[in-house]
Amino acid sequence: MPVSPSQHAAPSSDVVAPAPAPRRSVRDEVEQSLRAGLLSGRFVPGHSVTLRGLAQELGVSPMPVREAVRALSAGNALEIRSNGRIQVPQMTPQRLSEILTARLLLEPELALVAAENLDASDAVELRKIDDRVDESLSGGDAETYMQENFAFHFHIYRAAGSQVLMPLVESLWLQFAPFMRTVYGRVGTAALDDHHKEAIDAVRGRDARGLRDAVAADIRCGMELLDRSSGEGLQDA
Amino acid sequence: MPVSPSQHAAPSSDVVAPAPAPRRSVRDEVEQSLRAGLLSGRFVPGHSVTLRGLAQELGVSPMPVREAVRALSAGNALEIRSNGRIQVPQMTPQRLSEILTARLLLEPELALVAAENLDASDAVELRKIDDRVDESLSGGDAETYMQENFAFHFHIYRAAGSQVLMPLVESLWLQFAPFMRTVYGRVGTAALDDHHKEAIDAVRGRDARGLRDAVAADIRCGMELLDRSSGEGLQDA
DNA sequence: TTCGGGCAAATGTGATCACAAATTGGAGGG
DNA sequence: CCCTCCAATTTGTGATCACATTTGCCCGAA
Repeated sequence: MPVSPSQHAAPSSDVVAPAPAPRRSVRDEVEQSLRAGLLSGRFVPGHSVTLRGLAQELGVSPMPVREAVRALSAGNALEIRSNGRIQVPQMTPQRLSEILTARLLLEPELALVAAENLDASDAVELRKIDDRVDESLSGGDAETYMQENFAFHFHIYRAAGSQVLMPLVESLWLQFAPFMRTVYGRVGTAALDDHHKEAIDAVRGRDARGLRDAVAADIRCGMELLDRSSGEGLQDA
Repeated sequence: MPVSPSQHAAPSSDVVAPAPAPRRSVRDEVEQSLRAGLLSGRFVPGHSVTLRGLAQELGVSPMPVREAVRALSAGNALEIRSNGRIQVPQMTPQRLSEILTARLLLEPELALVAAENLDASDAVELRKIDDRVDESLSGGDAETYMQENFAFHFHIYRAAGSQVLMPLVESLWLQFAPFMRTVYGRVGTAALDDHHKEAIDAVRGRDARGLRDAVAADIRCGMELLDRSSGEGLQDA
């Protein structure tokens, strides 16, 4: 709660810190917070959020939240209805199908490029992430699972060094993640059969094609899971 | 210049109109204006814009401009540098290559889907648009050319009815359009050899594969043009 | 109990203000 | 003639206010 009527929010930590931060604006922090919330599934499709609500929750003024929400909604990660209200977009069978089509077009290709820049040390890192994925899978912790699964895929994709494809793929993840979370809530995380092991092997063996196919298989697997439980979690209303 | 210290901007037209408008906010108008400026090439890569400058130019307060700029920058259509300044992103050979790769992955597929929903009347409409394309091509009017070329492609893509792929493709166009404009300024618009005629024929004959291939060829053609003049217009600084 | 009607609270939107950081411009010294 | 430094201006950022619209809720009539 800001007390001073003027001034720049003046958080307590930023003043004493040696400022190693390259200059984080409040807006960026809010946006990252929202992205994380979307990607981990804390935001349910159809759930409506408010500017002032988010602002109070994050301890900032509505202003940075406005810009962050605007940025997210530009990528269809949030929806601004005709009456102006903000909500996490509902999922429809058609939209889900389109998202998975787009993922299948972009992500395997991105993995193919990334393979050139991945080495054994990345395989080790991926292995560690995948361990946490499996742990949260067996533990039924859907939220952690989604975070680690995201970390796994994007550790690969990031290696491609693409400043164009990467944001597109991120946009897709932001769109389907909230729905994904509700699906896991219904069918449980045990039904998951990702192809992470094959991907790790491909990275270790520097097999670009293999990595691409593993990613494609992983996406197709998620597609089947969603198809199987299609119609249940869709259109919550 | 708004005179009243309060109130909602109060445009002159909206009050007397029978309100057929579904509720256009000032921010959306600003965003559309910026999109149009980007797509038609009025914004040069590297050119820096200011919030207050755009606001004054459009006759609104800096506020709606802020949100519009934020939305565009979320899709890499505008760049917000570390010092906060806003500018049209520079083009690099790598970035250009990535954009064209992404276009080649998405647009032909989008056209393939769209073909199902396109009929003879669309072929007529596309023909009319393509006439204007040719006209502006021979006339050397690069700005009109870019607008009409955009209209041509997106008349096709829109028919796919995809709410997911479409924004991704739009994002790509917003990214390369400003650079494209500078290329045409150098090599002239005469060097263009689009494959619009083949696309129109494919639409008329309801040949989905043919339409997909025509779109792919069109993109590849632009790729070659850009490759040929590569290194000249890049990194203007 | 159910269905309207109307009032109060909440919400997005646009404008304006204050401030810090950065840019710019020119004056002064080498 | 060129470089350096300082001040004035510009610019993005965050906060706050005012307003129109909408949502939510309670009360009263059928």
